[in-house]
Amino acid sequence: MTAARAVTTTPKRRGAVSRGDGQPPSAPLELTLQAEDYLKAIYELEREGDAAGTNALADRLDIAAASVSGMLQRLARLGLVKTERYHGTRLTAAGRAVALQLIRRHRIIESYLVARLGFAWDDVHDEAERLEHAASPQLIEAMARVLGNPTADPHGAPIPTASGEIAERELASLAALDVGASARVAGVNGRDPRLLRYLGERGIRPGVKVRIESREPFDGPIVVTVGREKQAISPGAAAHVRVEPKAP
Amino acid sequence: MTAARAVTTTPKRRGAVSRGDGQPPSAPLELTLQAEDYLKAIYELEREGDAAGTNALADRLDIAAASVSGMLQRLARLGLVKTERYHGTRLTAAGRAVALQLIRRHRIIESYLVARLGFAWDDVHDEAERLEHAASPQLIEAMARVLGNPTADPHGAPIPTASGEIAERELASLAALDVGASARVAGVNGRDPRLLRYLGERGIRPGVKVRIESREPFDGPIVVTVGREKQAISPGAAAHVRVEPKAP
DNA sequence: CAGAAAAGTTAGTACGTACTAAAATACGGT
DNA sequence: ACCGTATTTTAGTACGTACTAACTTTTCTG
Ligand SMILES: [Mn+2]
Ligand SMILES: [Mn+2]
Ligand SMILES: [Mn+2]
Ligand SMILES: [Mn+2]
Repeated sequence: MTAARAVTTTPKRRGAVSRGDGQPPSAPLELTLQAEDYLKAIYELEREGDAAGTNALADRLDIAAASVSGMLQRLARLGLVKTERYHGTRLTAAGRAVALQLIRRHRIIESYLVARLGFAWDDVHDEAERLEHAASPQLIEAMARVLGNPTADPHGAPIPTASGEIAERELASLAALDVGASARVAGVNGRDPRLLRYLGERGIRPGVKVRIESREPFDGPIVVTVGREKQAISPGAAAHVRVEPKAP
Repeated sequence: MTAARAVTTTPKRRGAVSRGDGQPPSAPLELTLQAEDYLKAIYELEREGDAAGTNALADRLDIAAASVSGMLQRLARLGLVKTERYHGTRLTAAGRAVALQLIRRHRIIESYLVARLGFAWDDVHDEAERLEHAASPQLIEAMARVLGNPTADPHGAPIPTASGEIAERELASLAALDVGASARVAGVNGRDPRLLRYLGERGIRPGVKVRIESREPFDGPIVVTVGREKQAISPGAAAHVRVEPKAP
């Protein structure tokens, strides 16, 4: 017999970092950094489509598809995910709760770094990507309190509440607006710092008012008025800018 | 052949969390959270004695001695540690540098949590123990800047500089002071939150002036004047209080 | 609808980290 | 010098995570 160990008692979940939650009540549910990131990625892919595909996940996480398959089975075993063999993966309610808490941590951290520690908005994502796994609920709530419980991160993405509610809005893309239309920038999609910096330098940030002046054919530039300046940006870049259409 | 992989090219250091340092220059040296904690523990044990013993390490890290043996071999292979078989382990210069940077991160984080996020001094250690592995140099320096580059953490321990210098002072213990002697509290050793809270509630904190009023025999209580109140504390607790003896 | 391409899974391996059990070494005291 | 205890190391195992290669299933496409 291999010692009465891996029977019922959870053996301390190797590799998982205890964040001081995981109270006795019901399930401790200590997840590794990797598992958490998978769940977040599945959440995002589910939002921008249907069930999350293995390859799409592999792509986003920069991990081989075979490895993703394996992890998905582990997550399924933990009841965090439901995979329809060969047809994609969805979060269970439990998995979604974990993902939303992680997203809350991520976005509050990003907000705090920008508001209190002088970080640029294009420079916070990677830092948050690591800290989100280490920060205790106590720390997160302290940051949120200091910031006055913000509801959106520096990129305009909504911050889930501590109880896991999120105000996801369906927004148009700047690239899809008609010529002549006005809109308010709600946020910028995309985690690429270069894109964020580029847009930021041109004044395209959450809250700013924009107006489409013209659009060139053959995927040509879109000319937008931002503040009192005109900017010509590519449809590719514009596609990442989410806007809230506005009356005249 | 098993594919030309684990030959010379470091294969991305599995399990290590990239903190955005690890520049191309010379060695990337991406360490896991565990390796970092071992190095820190070795540093501390070396300070309070000679070479760090395997059992002492196992004890401090709450890990089986056999596992420690294994990790020490890995750290030795990485050139961070030098083990004299059966006779303890010391840090190499490289290992000490890693340890000091980690300690810097830890102590700046603790300082920041207390100064800016309303944490109690007995409540920051565990948080820092995790964040120290995730925080980038950029974040650490931003925190330090905001605090005005503190030189000691909330427990009075010195903070190494960014270049790895530390001002370790040999201090007396409160338990060792003579009756009638006055001293300034320099810091409190010990990571046990209960001890910290206990001492804090009695006004025993870094910077405070104390005077030994009496000491009972048979390991009896030590009576100390703190501010205008007298406190009777056990020699065990007093042993953790480091003091700087003072003229009259 | 057949065949090819795309998407996904399995098999086999590696590595970091941890554990227990057992063996080796060191050391203090007689 | 010898013995028993304490310390340390080795051996063998487990598990999470990742990889490549090979296979299977699904989905397009002509
Ligand atoms: Mn982000
Ligand atoms: Mn992450
Ligand atoms: Mn500490
Ligand atoms: Mn640590």
